[in-house]
Amino acid sequence: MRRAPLTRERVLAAALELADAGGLESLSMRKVATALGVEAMSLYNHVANKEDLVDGLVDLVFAEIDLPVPGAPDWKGEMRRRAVSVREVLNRHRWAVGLMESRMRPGPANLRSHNAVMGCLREAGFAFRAAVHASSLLDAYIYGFALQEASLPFDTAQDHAEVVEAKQAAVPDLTPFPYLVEVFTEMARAGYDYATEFAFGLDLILGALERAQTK
Amino acid sequence: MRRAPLTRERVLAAALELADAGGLESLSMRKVATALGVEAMSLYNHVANKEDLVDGLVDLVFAEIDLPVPGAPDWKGEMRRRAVSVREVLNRHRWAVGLMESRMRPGPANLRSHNAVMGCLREAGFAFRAAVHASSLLDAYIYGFALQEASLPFDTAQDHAEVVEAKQAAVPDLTPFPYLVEVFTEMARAGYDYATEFAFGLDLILGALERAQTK
DNA sequence: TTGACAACCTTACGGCGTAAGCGTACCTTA
DNA sequence: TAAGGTACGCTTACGCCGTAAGGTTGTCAA
Repeated sequence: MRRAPLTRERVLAAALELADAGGLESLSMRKVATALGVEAMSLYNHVANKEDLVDGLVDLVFAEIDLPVPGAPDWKGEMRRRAVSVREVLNRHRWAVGLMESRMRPGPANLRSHNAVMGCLREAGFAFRAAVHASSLLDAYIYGFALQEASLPFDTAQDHAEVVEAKQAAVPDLTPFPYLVEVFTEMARAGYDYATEFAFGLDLILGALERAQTK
Repeated sequence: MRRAPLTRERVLAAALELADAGGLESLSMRKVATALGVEAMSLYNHVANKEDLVDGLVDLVFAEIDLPVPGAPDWKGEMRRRAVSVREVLNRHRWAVGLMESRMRPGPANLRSHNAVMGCLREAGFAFRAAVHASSLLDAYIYGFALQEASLPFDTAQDHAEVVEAKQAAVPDLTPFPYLVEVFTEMARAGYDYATEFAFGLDLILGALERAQTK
């Protein structure tokens, strides 16, 4: 009667679906088991514990990232494409933002990703330390931006104006903060395009890195 | 016999100490209560629930940040000082990194902080949209950098080399990733100075923002 | 003196991760 | 074919968690 035997892959797939739907806090061993028509303790035949399960999830997320190609002629284009991909992936898996760089046991996709980034920069002529600087700076920006995006209330992410208004409504008196008043009114009026905002910062950083390299 | 009456401030102070010591996952209502010589349910006379308590903690963290002064002559200096302060504060309170921008009920220190940043940029001559760009970019970098720092295992943060070696030991075969080999060996050899790394990216961003403004 | 209210308490519920160990179905090897 | 091992799903149980419900006690106003 059991459709398919339980495997690590099936466990991870069910857990990924749960995490995407309700965030990390709604991911429990019991719920994953229920989704698979199985008891919680059965999962432990395929993952060591919850941390191992999360390690597996994070590597699935890494595997979705579009990698830069070391040696490609246009390193800025490669890094931009990869950065945009990371933002997209982390938007699909918001719960993952804080976990990507915290794994003590990096999975294969994780290693492949960091290797490709360093490779692309080194082959583009960056000295070792400069490549470390560049990848650290880029990743900080990308993860920081994704963090801010992921911090919005889960469902209403596309409607920034609503969130702004809700936040404003929770504040008793805004008159001591004139510059914030401007932000609130302007955001509610003209909205806020995350993709454009992300691209602005990304291109500014890539341009500055290029200038710093060829200087 | 009870030394002092329980207050919201005393509850928050005890919770802050617990969170700093053991991270968010070691912060429970029962432990906070025990630390105060009180039962868990007594806390609910002073905080609405755990989320309200965390909201209070985050605002305490915001209050520790050194604010930029709107109208000061050297806006880059102001923003740099504030950025360095944010990094220091988030290093003292690593658990807070992912929570700073996710509060649906921003506290007074939170509002004051964002108001000061926008004010400093607007008074320095940034147009409204440019100021939003700049503060978004800077915060993304700062939080992203803090996130990477906070993601290290809790105690050994000062000894980067150890962490790198432990991570490397958890990987079976590194030969498919030549650029990572370089990173691992070089990091173990020469170490990694987070403060320097942070300053590099920060100055690069501030310089690029200045160029974009006066262009 | 009375009665309201605030602050702290006990008890209890449903959920969590996971340690310990049971039953069974299959595979190997003699 | 029989024996024994192993893999895999199961039940039970423990000590945590947040918090709803409601009891007790001390203080202060009328």
